Amino acid sequence: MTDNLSQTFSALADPTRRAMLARLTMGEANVSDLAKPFLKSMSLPAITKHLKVLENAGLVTKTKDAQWRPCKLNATPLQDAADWMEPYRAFWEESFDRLDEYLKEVQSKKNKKVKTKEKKNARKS
Amino acid sequence: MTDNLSQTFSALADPTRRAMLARLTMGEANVSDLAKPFLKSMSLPAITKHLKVLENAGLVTKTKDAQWRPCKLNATPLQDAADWMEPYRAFWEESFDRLDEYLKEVQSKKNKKVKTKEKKNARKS
DNA sequence: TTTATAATTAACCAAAGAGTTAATTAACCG
DNA sequence: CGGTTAATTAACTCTTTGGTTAATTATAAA
Repeated sequence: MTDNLSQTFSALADPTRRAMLARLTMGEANVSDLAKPFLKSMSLPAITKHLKVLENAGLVTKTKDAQWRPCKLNATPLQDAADWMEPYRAFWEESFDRLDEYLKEVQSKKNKKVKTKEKKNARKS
Repeated sequence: MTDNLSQTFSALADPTRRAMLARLTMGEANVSDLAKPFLKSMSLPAITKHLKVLENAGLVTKTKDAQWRPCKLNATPLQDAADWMEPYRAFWEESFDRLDEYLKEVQSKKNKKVKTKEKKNARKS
């Protein structure tokens, strides 16, 4: 798992870490700021570790201000991840198209049935 | 790690598995086809396990044809991953812009220096 | 100079991940 | 039937991951 891309994906494979990144899109934050939403469910050292994973992946840079450690988002590794995914877009869009076609198809069948029902009802009344 | 997105990112966090997905963009392949490029460096059961990870993440669907197991790419989980990343695009593009600006800046300084040197050389000769 | 706050480090544990070899299943083919 | 091919399962090992509590460092503030 030594390569950068693997490290990036691995860092993203945890909801706590993704939430921390999301928080950092709103601006710099100290460790305790980042920890706050999670302190009910996990300890501060756990957060420190998650942060370390993000730092090692190059997704977060930590600086120093007195006893605080302001953290900043660095999204550049995500670009490589997005670039890797890009060629697959054609595949997921293709399957969306097929779903779309299918939905249109069943929709048109439904319409035909409705029309048939209308005829029946017309006969009934 | 129970959520889908985590499972997807986790599945992508391995170069062998990413290579297997890449191979599947070229069309269906049996387990041994997928294994071939790796058999020098790992065993077949290892491949079976990697494939299982991809299946569990919904990225590959395996069918049955006699003793073969044709595998097919299913890229739809990648869409969720790409959707998650999308809001971060602004951030990595922004840092690219800053790099771009910086490069233009040093480039223009370099030009000035070159011009200065030319003047010096002119004086010299 | 003590005390409080912010954060990290150390030491430990349990579960998951990534690999191995050996055995097993399942289908085909002569 | 007996052998071969394709793939999986079992059982095991080793490392990594994600968490804990307790101790420690470093700075600010009273």
